[in-house]
Amino acid sequence: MLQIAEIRENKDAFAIALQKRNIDALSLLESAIAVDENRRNLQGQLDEILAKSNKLSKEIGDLFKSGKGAEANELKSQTSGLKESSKEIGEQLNTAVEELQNILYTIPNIPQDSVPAGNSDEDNEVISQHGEIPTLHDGAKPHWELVKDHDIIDFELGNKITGAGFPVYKKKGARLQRALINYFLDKNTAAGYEEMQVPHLVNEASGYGTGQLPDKEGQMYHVGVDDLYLIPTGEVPITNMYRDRILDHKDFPIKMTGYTPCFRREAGSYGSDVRGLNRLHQFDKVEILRIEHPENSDKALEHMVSHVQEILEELELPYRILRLCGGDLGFTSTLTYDFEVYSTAQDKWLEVSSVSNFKTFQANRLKLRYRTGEKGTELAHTLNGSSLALPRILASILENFQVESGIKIPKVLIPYCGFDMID
RNA sequence: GGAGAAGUGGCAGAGUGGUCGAAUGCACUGGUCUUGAAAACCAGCGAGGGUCACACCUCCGGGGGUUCGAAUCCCUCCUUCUCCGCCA
Repeated sequence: MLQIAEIRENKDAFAIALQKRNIDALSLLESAIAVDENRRNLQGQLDEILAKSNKLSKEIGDLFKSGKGAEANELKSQTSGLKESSKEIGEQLNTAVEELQNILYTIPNIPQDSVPAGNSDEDNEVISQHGEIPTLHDGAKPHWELVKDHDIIDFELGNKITGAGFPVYKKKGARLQRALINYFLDKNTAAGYEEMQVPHLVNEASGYGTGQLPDKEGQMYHVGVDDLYLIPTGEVPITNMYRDRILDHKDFPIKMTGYTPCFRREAGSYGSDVRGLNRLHQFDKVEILRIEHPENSDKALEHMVSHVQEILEELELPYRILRLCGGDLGFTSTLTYDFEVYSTAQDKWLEVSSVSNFKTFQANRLKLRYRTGEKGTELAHTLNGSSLALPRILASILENFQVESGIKIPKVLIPYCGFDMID
């Protein structure tokens, strides 16, 4: 959520920057400012009334104490009018506050200067490409056939137990998945991220804190009886650990990592995009997350990018890095780098990681601040990224490492797997 | 799930209707002293709104109510603790 004070000062610049998202936000920004002006006006009126009635109350108390009951009762009669108008204006104020909140909820974060304009993923900017795309033998298969041949992932069984999008990982498939999780966590820990195990269900306040609510509630599974949401990403519980916190500037940087399953309803897509492991309702992900001093967040984002890069290098997967264009940029992000791994058998790039700097957008909702050197507090910056998402990594390992006799295991994973071949 | 108790500033902990945004201690920040540190002493030290700056307003788990006036009384929800039950 943007801060109204910032909007007031940067209205035009914000509107221009938001054009990169293909939205004309000027009128929204202006109405936010107008509502806020009304809000401040009402607040001023209310404060004045409350000040008066506070003063009267004090006088009444003093009069009672000195035994002047009659005079006190006389003053009492004066308070009833104040009470009424404070109630009335208080209600108007609440309405204005709510109205402002609702407007602010609809305004996405301001893209950074480096974010290219664009409408869709086709306008994302390819920054670099790495690794070699392997030449596969004749008869190479997409992963959904490979997993069947080797009986390592069973989609039908998942259908039976739960429904589409909830696969069962079997035998070496399960082991490979666990190996990847452990490998990712070890890499992240070695890079200074502290490992956390967090709840997989969150309450409403947490959903608001990281921005899934109020807009995207349809994308989360909701447990009605207890009013809890299954997490769509580990970002939600991990970031919300710091909701309502005031940090010391010495606390920076805060670096955390965690493995969680992720649950997404993701209705409305079809075709090869959702084939096999490409899109699931439940999948596993290891997340990295940082809370930074505003001065450091740009640098921190670059560090995260090179960290993810290092992992993909070690996995020997061909990948490329994209800078998302305004049209593809997530609602809460100012700048996002996507990592895509090439799936040779599907002949397409698969997104496996997304690394973002949210600046103060989440912190504002979270009330995550730090004490500045002088008096006062400022909002911290939050960042996060996948390091990494499992299913598509798994898919691309299966596809890119397939040979006629089976599927090889990337060297770095062999100690974690305990085998070097799926055959 | 049943019975009881409690939720106050970073922490501990006073405060049961007015002068309380809140004693005191610890922690923290600045200063004096010291070769330096510790100790001691002095001062400062919650957050939000508002203002050029003050003033002023709000916040004592959340929400609502009683009252001229609520941290203090009432209702409700949440959380924690103790005991009992159930249980991986």
